[in-house]
Amino acid sequence: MGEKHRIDELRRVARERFGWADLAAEQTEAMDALLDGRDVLVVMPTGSGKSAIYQVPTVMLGGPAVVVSPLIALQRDQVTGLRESAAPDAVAVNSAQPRSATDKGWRAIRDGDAEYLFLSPEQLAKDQVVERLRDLGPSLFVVDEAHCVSAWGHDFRPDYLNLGEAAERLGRPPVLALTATAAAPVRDDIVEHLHMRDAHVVTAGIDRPAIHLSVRTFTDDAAKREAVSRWTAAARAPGILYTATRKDTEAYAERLRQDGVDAEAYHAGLKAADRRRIHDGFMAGAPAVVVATSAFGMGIDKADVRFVAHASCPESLDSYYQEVGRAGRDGEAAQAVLFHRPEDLGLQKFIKARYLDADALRLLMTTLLDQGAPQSRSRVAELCGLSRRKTSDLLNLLEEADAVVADGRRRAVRARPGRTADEAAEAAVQVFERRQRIDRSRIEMMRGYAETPSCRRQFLLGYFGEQLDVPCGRCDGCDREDEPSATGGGRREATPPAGQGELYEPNDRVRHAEWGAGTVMRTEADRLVVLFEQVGYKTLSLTALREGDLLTGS
DNA sequence: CGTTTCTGTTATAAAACAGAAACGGTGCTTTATT
Repeated sequence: MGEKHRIDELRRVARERFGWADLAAEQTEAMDALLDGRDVLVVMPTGSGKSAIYQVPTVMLGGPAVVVSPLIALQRDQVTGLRESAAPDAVAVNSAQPRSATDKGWRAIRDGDAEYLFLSPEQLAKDQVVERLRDLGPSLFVVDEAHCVSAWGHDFRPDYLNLGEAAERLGRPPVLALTATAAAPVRDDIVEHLHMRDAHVVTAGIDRPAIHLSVRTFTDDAAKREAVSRWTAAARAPGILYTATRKDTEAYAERLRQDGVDAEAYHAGLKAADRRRIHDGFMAGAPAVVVATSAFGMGIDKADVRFVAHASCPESLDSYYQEVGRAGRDGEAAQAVLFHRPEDLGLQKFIKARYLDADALRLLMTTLLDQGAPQSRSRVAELCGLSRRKTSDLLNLLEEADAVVADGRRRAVRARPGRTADEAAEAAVQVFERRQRIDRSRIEMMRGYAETPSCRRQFLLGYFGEQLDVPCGRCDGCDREDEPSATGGGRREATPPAGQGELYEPNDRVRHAEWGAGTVMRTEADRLVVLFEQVGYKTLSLTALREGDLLTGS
């Protein structure tokens, strides 16, 4: 089939089965690559039709698509959406539905009555599930909200790191990863842990020009709280106020209600029924304001959210932009305000700081070396007397350190020979410490955004690898520049003035004497931000940079 | 890392202070008990 033919065919299926009048160039590009059998990573804003990218090709490939989705609520929405359309049906496999519904789902997929099967990464950790899928011969392996691989896989939901292995065990169809935002290290994590081969990357511009960005800085906690409450009470609803703790969601919601705002607190500690009530209510228009932890958001596709405010910094710009992106999806003006107090970052540092049990790591490695033959993960846990959870976390580290490999069709692991247990454990400690350094540097980038005196959008997009050549004119940094009296000068130069900054450009590969290899993320007149592979983000002052410290082209 | 809450001390006792301790986010799944 010629390329033109194939794209016409994609358009026809999109029109006739899904009712979509047309497909965007990015969509057909990604679909075309999938039909060529390639792995594809798609980074596109929510609402730009990411789901279509697997839904349409599945019809043409004829086999079922396995879709990994992080939340059961999300799976439910997708299944309902597909059932209500003329498109092929979908089913979900999870623990929240009766056994009979799951059995019925498997049958529907087997008999060809449904073409999409939604499940969580935890389901794919079960041999039985993987074997059933393998027998069905899936045509695509899709990971929705793929940034979760990076955001959650390393600690919170370790099964995210084993999805690449799962894809191989069920026959290794083309792998498609979908996400709205992914900075360079997040993309690398996705490609690595999904075992993507020569991934074709498709990106649509991630800028959301209708959202005005601003930051208000405080030194006093009480003053900040007062300002957050007042601003939120006066802001045009509907909107979301994000806080760092559950307790704060309650405190702010209470205060806002006293001020006559229809506000509700939302966090993962609420009963499921309350969560659903608030979630559905917000979608329908009441409450007008939800005060929430990061638990609120995924699956909220509400077009008219007018503001997203943050009562303190989240742990990374990745999370921040993910949350901000829930505003203004209708393209109308919206506000993103961050209430910043440097001390707040301490909480994020605490949350990200984790303890590593090096003794357990050595014990695990010694055991695996003694065994020789591959062992299932649960057997390893038993032999070492460690919890399955801890074992799984440590094995993931050892795998990343190339000390342990997954072996065969069952979920077994074995030690890679050639290194002592101590050496292997030390390598895993290095992997852990590298990740800690990168996590801390991500927090520092969040600080960098909050404290930048210039265009916020340039900073933000630069972080995600998109260069904005001129200041955006829709952030507080640019607003200040528009008031000549404020700084006594005119508008800032659109591009850095001639100088050392010109020596480096975004995406240049560089090498630093102390920090090793890295990539230039962003350049300014007197400094540049480099993402180093081993130590994360660093801001380098060009004047302080001694000759020979940083070499281009490593 | 920073804030809040608890505990102990203090030449009467009550209030006030110092220092210690606790706490802080995200979801899946499985299994035992009402």
